[in-house]
Order: sequence, then C-alpha cells, then structure tokens
Amino acid sequence: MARKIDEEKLIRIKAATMKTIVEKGIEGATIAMIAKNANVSGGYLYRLYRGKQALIDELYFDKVNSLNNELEFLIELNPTTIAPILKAFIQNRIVYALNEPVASKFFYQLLHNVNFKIPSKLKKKSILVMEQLNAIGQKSGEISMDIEILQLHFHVLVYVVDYIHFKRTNFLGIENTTNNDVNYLTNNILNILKKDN
Amino acid sequence: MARKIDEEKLIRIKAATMKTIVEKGIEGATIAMIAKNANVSGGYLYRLYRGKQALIDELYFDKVNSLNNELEFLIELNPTTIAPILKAFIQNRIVYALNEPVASKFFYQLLHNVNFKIPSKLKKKSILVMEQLNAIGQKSGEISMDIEILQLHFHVLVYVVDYIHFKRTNFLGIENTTNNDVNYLTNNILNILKKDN
DNA sequence: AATTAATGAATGAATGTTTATTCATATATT
DNA sequence: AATATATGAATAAACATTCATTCATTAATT
Repeated sequence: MARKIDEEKLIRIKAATMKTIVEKGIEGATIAMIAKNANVSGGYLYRLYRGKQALIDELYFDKVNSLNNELEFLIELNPTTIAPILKAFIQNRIVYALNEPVASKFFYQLLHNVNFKIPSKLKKKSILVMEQLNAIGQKSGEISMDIEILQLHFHVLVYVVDYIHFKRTNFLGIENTTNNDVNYLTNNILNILKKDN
Repeated sequence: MARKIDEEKLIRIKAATMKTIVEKGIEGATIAMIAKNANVSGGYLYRLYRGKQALIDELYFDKVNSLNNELEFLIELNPTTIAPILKAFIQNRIVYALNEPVASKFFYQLLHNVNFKIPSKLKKKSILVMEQLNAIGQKSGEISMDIEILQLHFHVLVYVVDYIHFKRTNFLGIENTTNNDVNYLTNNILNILKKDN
C-alpha cells in the first residue's frame, strides 16, 4: 500500500486559499502563493482540485450551501414568527465574522464577483428556503403581502453580509460588529418587510 | 504640426474598458480584449494611461467623484429635510442603471473589489457630504441621534447600489428596476435612519 | 523477522500559454 | 518637412498546469 493522504494538507490548502484571496483579491491570488501559504507543493493542488477555479468554487459553494442549511434548520424548529429566525441567523453571521474573519471576508468577495455564479441547484434551494420564510411571515403578519422573494432574499442575505463587511472595513478605520448590531439589523429588516408600499 | 488626438478613441477606450470588465470581470478583462473592443491598437492605451490599473482606477474614481458632487449639489439646494435629497439621488441611480447598464454594472463591481480602494481625498469628501446630510436630518428629526456616519453612508450608497444591481441580475432572471423602487428604497432608508435603537 | 515488490502520495522543475508593457515604424496633419 | 499620433509585432515576466520522479507505507514472499 501507499502512504495515507495527509488530511492536514487539505485543511491547510483551504485555509491558505481563503487567506491569500482575502489579502490579494481573487485577481491577485496565484496558485504559487496559495501553495506557499499552505506549505504544500504547487502541483499537489491539482491532485485535489481540477484547477484554480474549481478550488475556489468548492469553498464558495460549500459556504452558500451551509447558509441555506442553517436557515432551513432554523425554519424547521417550527417557529410561528420570522423574528427569531432572522435574529438567530444574523447573530450567527456576526459571530462568524468575528471568529472567522478570513472565511467571512472570502465569502463576501465571492458573493460580489461575476466570475463565481452559484450553480442552479444551490439557487433553487435558496429560493425554496426564502419561500418557507415568506410563508411564516405572511401568516404571522410580519411580511407585507407585496414583498417579493427577491426582496426577502436580498435583505436576509446580501444586506446582512454587506453591512457586517462594510462596518469592519470601514472608511474611518476598522470597527468590528458588536451584538448591538444584531438588534439593529434584525429591526431594520423586520421594518422593511413589514412596510406596505 | 502633427495630427490631432482622435477624441473618439478615448471615448471608445473608456466604453470598451467598462464593457469588457462587465462581461469578463476585472480578472478576465485583458488589455488586448479592451483594445479590440475599442477598435484601437493595444499599445495606444499606454499613451493615454500608465497601465491597466490606472485606466480602471480613473474610470472608477471619476464615478465616485461624480456621486459625491451629485449629493453635494442636492444638499446645496438647501432643503430642510433629507427626504427629497434621498429620493432624487435614488431616482438618479435607477435612471442611470436603466440608461447606462454597462457603466453602472462596472461601478458595482469595483465598489466591491478589494484591489480598488478609493484614495483618501475622495473618502474625505464622501464623509463630508454625509456629515452635511446628517446635519439636515438631525435638525428635521428624520435621523435618529444614535445613527453614525458609517450607517448613513452604507445605506445611502452601498444599499441602494446593491439593491439595484441585485434586482437586475436576479436569481429568477433579469428584472429591471422601476420607478416603484424609488419609493421603496427611499422609504426603507428613511425608516432605518429614523429608528431609535 | 527480514526483504522485496507494489502502490499511491507528494514534489518541484519544466512547459506552454497568457499577459501587460515597450518600441521601432508607419501614418496623418499642419 | 516636421512632428505628434497611432500601430501592432516583439518582449519579458507571470502564470496555471503537467509530469517525470521521489518518497513513504503496506502487502506479499521468503
């Protein structure tokens, strides 16, 4: 038999990919840099991934997927209102941003990059989750009848991620999100969804 | 004397740069592609700009600058409330997105790219404008006392630009912004700024 | 138990492509 | 004729990807 795969290496490669992209941007991150940061030979990356794009894709899709699953989990607790779902989800995003700054900055960058479109399977899942959320909110009266899935999706996901990112890579200097922001964001979104327009 | 510079060429280069970046991303856009789209020789770009980064930088900074000037102009009309300023600004963003889809998509991409940080001179101007807006809103009671410049800036600029972009590059297919969105966005922002938290 | 064969992990130099940038040259204008 | 515009082939650096090779581990054989 041959020697075993060093699982540590895969972990190092994933971490190095995110770190390098956060520091240099998707443009600026090269395979050589990533390999060096991972303390792994350049060629070895191609044993685990088909190429640079596939490597980054997988990390991004995994994160999108886990966000969907997280929302689905919160919904399956069968709450009668969306407020606790929103609050828990936003809380988790803020904790994630504080505990995993590299991973969350990496996700932010990809969310806004035209070269990394998520596959339709993930899109469908995401729409499904938003429809479930909408159903709860419609019943409880928290979501106005004329709110569209698009608006729900935008505010729950993009608005939250962007605000957290914007706050920490601030004009005026670094300012981290705090737990105050959980209520701030939750209330803002609930307000927006409630409004008759 | 020598022949005159063909002003048309500069215009074509600017348009081609934005078009190429919108289609291929900042990563994927090469000088060769830009030159080809502009119907100009590759080398000629270097007569007008120091390089690729400088070319993109200038287009981006010009846009940031014009947004600042636009807000300043609206403020200098001396309104007693921020509502008309916000409404006009958002209206203009939507009209711009409809009339200049390429330019507005280009701006969106750069707004979220870590490799294109705006220079501090432009930052200062932007903060100044937001402070003026805040002063009006504080006096009129439209902006809660505990709102920070950061929050104002985020919602007036990033939130609006992102929502418009998100709506048109929609999950469910292309869906353009309409004039309904002017009121929708204006009300959302006014609500967020008003809220005591 | 000692030795050898077999296998897949891991390397990193080599490869070929792509890229931004330069420059010798041609062209147009006055 | 003089001079600046404009070209696009040439250049060199950077890059992703490949591949021949080495290395570690285990199974089989004695």
